[in-house]
Amino acid sequence: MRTYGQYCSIARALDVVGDRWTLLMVRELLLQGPCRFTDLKKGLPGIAANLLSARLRELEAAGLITREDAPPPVATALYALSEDGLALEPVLKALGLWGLRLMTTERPDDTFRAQWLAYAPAWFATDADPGAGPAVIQVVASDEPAVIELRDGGIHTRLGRATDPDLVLDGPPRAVLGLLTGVVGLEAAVGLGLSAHGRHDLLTRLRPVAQDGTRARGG
Amino acid sequence: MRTYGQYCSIARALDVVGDRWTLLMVRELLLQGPCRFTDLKKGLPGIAANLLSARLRELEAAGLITREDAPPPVATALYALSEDGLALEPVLKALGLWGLRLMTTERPDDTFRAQWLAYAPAWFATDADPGAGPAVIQVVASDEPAVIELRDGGIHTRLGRATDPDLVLDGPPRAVLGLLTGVVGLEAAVGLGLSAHGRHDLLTRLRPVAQDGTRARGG
DNA sequence: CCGGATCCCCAGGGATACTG
DNA sequence: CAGTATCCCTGGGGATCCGG
Repeated sequence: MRTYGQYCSIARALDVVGDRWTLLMVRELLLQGPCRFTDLKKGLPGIAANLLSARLRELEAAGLITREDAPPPVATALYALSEDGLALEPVLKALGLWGLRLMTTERPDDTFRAQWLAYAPAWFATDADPGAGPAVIQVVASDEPAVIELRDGGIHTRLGRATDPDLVLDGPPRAVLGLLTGVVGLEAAVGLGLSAHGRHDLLTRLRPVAQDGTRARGG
Repeated sequence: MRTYGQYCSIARALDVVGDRWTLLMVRELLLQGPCRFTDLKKGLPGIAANLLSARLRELEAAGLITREDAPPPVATALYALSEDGLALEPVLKALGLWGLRLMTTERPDDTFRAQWLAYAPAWFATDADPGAGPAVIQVVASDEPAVIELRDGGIHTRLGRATDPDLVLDGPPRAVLGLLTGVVGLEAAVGLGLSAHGRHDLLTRLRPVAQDGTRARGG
């Protein structure tokens, strides 16, 4: 383990999670829960198998993840975050919030997974009208479906399809994400290729969290 | 610039700040304010000059830092954080808070700078008795002096020496930091080599922020 | 098909020396 | 003081191969 050799909590944190791919591995385990080797590899397009294997051992030795030889239907190893690993969520939240400012530039070759979109409304928005009844938004970006549920004053997301959504958003990731995080309005999102069917008013319930340098949409 | 090639705000953030030394450069600029090349190099023991030079250019191109050819008394270039760079403070706070759990293990060869200690009480503690009068704590760790000021309900720190401190803490960084962040009590800190002169009661005003997996000291 | 291990190659980064 | 230039080495990308 290469170290900065500094008695500073930031440097020591980076000694453990500062290597390439490490924080993205934590991201996948946070978003997907316990994962098989192949699940992780699918969620980390571009990673070399040997690197993933070595990193898993390092992170297990560092106490960030646990490896269990899983129950019969799966019959393979499952990797999960330990308590210390779960405690990295605020780091990923802060990084992801800061990184939103970089999401407007187009990079056509970027890969995309639904779980990368799903965390945005749960982490970076609040329900502006928590007293209103529960509602369900179906999101489809690049054929990857996800569901946003507003209930109990909170915002929850999961992968997959809803049975009877109140609002359906379909379009390229840039349009969907921009709309959900408030960096673009509905008309601009439509201009980016978004289609919205159902209760458009639900969009006003998604109030972006304050962020420096980004104009928040009014609720 | 090596990229992960993922349309995910965390991945895009790491595209910009995920390289080695980058976040520590931001740390120095956050803690020290505008810096000359040499100031940065001193605050980043172990960095190669060519790497620092190249990284400064990259970060300037990315819009994280600005470079000014400074006024006459200095007559050299000054590097400072831009608005986007300052917005990384929550990321460093989250990393530093998580990394506190790694600060109890001893690594004798680690280097140390006072500014790495100074951010801890300001970021990771609150004043448990904001109504009480202002107070000044002089901290000396490994001959590096810093000042902690409690006033207006907040905690502020700066490098250097105070004229008439209410409490003086002197000892190795592990003892001082452990005491200030609440991971060790006063007696344990004394056992680690700390000496405390003055109003010991001021220590109870430093209430550590909640953190998973770390026992907080009662206030 | 899953879960890796092995090998080769290249770029990012470390150490040192040198220059305006 | 503020970098630049050079050399070298290791970490990581890519492909292939192997055991269960």
